[in-house]
Amino acid sequence: MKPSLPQGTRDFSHEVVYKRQYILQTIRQIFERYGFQPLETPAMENIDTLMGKYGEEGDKLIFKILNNGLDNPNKEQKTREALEEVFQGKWSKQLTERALRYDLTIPFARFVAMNHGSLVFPFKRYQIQPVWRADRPQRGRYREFYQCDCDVVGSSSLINEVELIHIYDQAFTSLQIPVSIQINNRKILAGLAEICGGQEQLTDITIAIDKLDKIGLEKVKEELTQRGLDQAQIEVIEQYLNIKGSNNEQLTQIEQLLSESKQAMLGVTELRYLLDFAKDSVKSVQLDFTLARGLNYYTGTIFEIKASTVKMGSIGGGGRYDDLTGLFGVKDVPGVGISFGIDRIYDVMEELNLFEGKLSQGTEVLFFNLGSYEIQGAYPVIQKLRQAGIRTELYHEPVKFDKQFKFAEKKGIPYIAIIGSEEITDNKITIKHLPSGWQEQMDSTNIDHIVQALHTQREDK
RNA sequence: GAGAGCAUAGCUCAGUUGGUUAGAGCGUCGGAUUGUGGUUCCGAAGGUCGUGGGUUCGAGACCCAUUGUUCUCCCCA
Repeated sequence: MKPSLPQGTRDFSHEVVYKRQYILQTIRQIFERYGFQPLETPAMENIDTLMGKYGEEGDKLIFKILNNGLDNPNKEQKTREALEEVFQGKWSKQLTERALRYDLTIPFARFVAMNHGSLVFPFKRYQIQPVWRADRPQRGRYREFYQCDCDVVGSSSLINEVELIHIYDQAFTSLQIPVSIQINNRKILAGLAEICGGQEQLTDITIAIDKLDKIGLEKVKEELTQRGLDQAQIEVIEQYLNIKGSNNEQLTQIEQLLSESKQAMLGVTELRYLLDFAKDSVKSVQLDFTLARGLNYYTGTIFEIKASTVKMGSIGGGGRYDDLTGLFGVKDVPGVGISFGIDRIYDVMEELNLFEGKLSQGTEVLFFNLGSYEIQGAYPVIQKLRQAGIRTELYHEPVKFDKQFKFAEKKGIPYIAIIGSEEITDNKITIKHLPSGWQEQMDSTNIDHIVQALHTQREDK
């Protein structure tokens, strides 16, 4: 058979894995520095846990796992009936009881709901795992991709938002990606909706204005009309969208425009607190009232990260949610969280050439294989180098030097080592640096000296 | 869910209005070269032209279907 991958999935070669690990390790370290602890949840969840949490579209994009034993003749009648239900648009547990996780937030909420009795609140967890979506793959979109989340639950304090802003800032500073951290508050959007026809318009309004930078003001107004808003309401929204200036200027303007809404004013107060707190330490925080974010469970602060110098969708996002675990019967567990879009961060860094010199490398030294007697002499040296932390490989069979050199060249191994019969008698080792041509015979018992030679910077020829 | 493009050697791609035996570069393998590679030179292997039908004296090329893949919209990370 011809081997192939399922649509929208990828193999990662060693170069890519090194780079991805570099990103993940950088972020993980920062999470831990702020007191977040890791959590892992299963790839699959009970289907009830996931269904209905991501909207109608989301349900369609969940990968469902077929039950085993459907071919059992004793259950044939039931199975056929269940299949009929599928044509009615319903998924029966008779056919599927499990599904692949669609994001990390709902499984986390499930975990908190199950364990809230034994957790210490506020509970701070980070989670880095793949998720699966039956979406149609396209540029920057896959059916299997990683999410990298950190959330605090059990605290309404805005200091959590402050911490998350600093995590974002440190992560992207550390990765050397220039970004703007865009920030808004759902209460302001809710206030806008309140003034323009009521809460039930909130979703319609947010979906439309979120598209501002993509489709422009005129198209947004068209969409608002289509969604049933009248002229006066659209006018207010237009004023809202036209707010510009520094963070402080924008806050002043929004206060005037939405002064009627208590909710909006609360949002302004929260934003002012955050911006004030961050204004000296984090330069890249940018107020953006058009930021809406799709997920409906957000209730307060919302974040989104955009790379400033690369054209790419958002590379991170998050926000506050007041009642996530309510879905699982546990009330009053407010939370706030952020997420890093690893796959897109990778693309941005690749484009900006930010990986150079930062990666854990492959093999540092290749021992030539000159025959079984010579290998036995060389092997103790190989093991000592490995104990000393040198990434060391031995060529797998005694073939002519030409081949062994070319192997080292192709794998990008900088040093080769030769221990032949002469060297064995004299306790010597010949080390050669391929890029420069530097070569020296040294004492094979003096491991420190060898390690030192391997760590010396050398100019290429 | 809606729409568009692409599919020829391991990879990147040529292939004329339909015309003999389908090509190139890179890579792979062997040799020049049995303890010092990279360059160079010589040689070789490698193809159901995605699959199935159709039109034609003749199809890699045209038509239909199908599968895969890429991209756009919707939505999202």
